[in-house]
Amino acid sequence: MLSHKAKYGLKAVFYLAKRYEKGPVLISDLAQAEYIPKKFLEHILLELKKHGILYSRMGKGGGYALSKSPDKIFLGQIIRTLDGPLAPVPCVSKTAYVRCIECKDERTCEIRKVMKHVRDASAKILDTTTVADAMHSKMKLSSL
Amino acid sequence: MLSHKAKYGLKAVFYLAKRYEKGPVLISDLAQAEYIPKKFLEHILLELKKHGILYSRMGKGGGYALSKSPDKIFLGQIIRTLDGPLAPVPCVSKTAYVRCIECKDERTCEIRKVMKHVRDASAKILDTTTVADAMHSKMKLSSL
DNA sequence: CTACTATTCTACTAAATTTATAGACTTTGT
DNA sequence: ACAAAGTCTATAAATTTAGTAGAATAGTAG
Repeated sequence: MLSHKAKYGLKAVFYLAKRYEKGPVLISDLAQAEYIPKKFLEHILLELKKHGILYSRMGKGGGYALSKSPDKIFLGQIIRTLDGPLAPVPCVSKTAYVRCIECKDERTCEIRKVMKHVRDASAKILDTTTVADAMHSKMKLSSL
Repeated sequence: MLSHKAKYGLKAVFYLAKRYEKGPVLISDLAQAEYIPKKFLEHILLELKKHGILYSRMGKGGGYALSKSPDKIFLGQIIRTLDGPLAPVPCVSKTAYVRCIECKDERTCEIRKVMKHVRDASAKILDTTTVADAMHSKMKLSSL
């Protein structure tokens, strides 16, 4: 399951995508519009900024905006930033591989084999669908 | 990510599958063999039993065993029993649908649309792959 | 250079969930 | 009756998730 954090983050990005190139949006406005606790949203936006998805400006006239156009931002990137790897088990993650401690032998682990397929299936969708795609309900054929 | 509980549960089921029709296995033996905390494993096995996946007997000569043959047990069933729905968001779960509270309009929610695909892709694998399939690395063509 | 606005950062706190343990109880076989 | 094994209830410990507070920093306009 996605955490609230990731859901909030996705909502925020979609909100900003709708206002792309219309100037920065205030955290307070975003929080109010999407029913997200403001202080919690601060953390989320900051993380997304640090990962290069958002851009921000301080001071008057400041706020948050997308750092690139919605058709350049993949959903997988947003989710990984906020919730960590897509993989169901760490030993099949491509972006954050970690060996499973309990695992005697990775090569013969039944769980690993199946979960690799699950990871690939999810990644195939989330790493080919952009924010723009999702807004217009366009899924890449390859992911269906 | 799968919880430890689900991982332990899967390991236990595979262990029992290897000993299918060779008489019941003691919790202690299973715990030791798979490096699972015994008391925690008790709960897990009990849940799997209550969901009809395992069978058990008390008293001398007792223990746990699969309640049906490994080619009749789907991985999705095990994971759902121990970790809940496969769906990344509750509003796209087929087995445990719950409306998202923060969601203004389900029909236009961008997150929902994409996550539905993700859920379907995972379910396609986990609900067509049996314990026997996983043991022999046989994936259904439909899930690839 | 001052006032104001808005993000950034650090440090918590609270709640929920997950993981794990303890011990009494029940069932079964001999 | 006794020992062996799962069952049940309760709770504790650890971790993660969610949320809050407030000072620090940066930018803008005057």
